[in-house]
Amino acid sequence: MRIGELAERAGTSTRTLRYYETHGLVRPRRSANGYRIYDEAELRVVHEIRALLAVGFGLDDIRPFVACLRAGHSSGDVCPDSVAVLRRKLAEVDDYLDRLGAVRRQLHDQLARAIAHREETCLRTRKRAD
Amino acid sequence: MRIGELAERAGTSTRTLRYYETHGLVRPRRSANGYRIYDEAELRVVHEIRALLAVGFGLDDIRPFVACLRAGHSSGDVCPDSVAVLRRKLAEVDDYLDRLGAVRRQLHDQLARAIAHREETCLRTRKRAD
DNA sequence: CTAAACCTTGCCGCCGACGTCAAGGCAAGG
DNA sequence: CCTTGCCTTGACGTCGGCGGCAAGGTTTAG
Repeated sequence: MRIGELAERAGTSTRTLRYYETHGLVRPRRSANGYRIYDEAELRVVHEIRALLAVGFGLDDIRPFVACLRAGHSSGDVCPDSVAVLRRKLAEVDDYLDRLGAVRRQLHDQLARAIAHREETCLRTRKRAD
Repeated sequence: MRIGELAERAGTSTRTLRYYETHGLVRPRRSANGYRIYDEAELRVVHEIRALLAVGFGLDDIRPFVACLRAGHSSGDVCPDSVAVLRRKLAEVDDYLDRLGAVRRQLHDQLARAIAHREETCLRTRKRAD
């Protein structure tokens, strides 16, 4: 299959597929006229890439998963390198969740204080109006 | 005070202060030779900007807080526009927390399944070795 | 014969908060 | 006078995952 068909079947663009190729994630062979030719397995690879990107992985992080799929495994997750990346990413997400939780608390408090201050000011204004 | 002193006292760079100025957040007057002159109040403003940036605000979001400070309020948070931004940001953070939580669960499950698969494969390998 | 619909490579644009020169002006001390 | 250390504006680089356009070649349908 050529790039346009793969793009459509994978729900992405030809530009994106070429971009993945420059980053070593997808490897089509070429037909006589220079067109990229992908076999069916690449569809699976592209889906894997997209799924991992959607979860917040970078292209570099995804490489081991693709290699794992290419090595014949039914899932890209099961190879040691993939597991290592999964662990690292989980740790990163946990870190980020902590920091974001702290930010949330700060915003909440800041908002509460601002509103309290506004009500207090409002009360004083009404007292002056009496 | 000139830009170098303000930068040092605010714990940032002159480049940053000029950048804030191009985005309308800081307004120094100029001395005869064209140097930027800041008064003491600007130090407070810069601290406010830095604090909000650290929490994840964009410069556009910060503008109301600076205006609030300039309007003479003791805190940049208490003006209606600031409160509106705080509410919006809190909602954004809550959204992001939800999505990040979902990502965390997915990563966790994916990792668990990958490890389970590896152990299962390992068992089969040992069985073959028996 | 020609238009339409593919494909190719290459390169600039985007977002955001700056960093990092470059090239020059101004002030003060030795 | 010369150096040192401020200051000025201007402009390009960063990071990542592409979008979009240019300028061409190829193939197919009518």
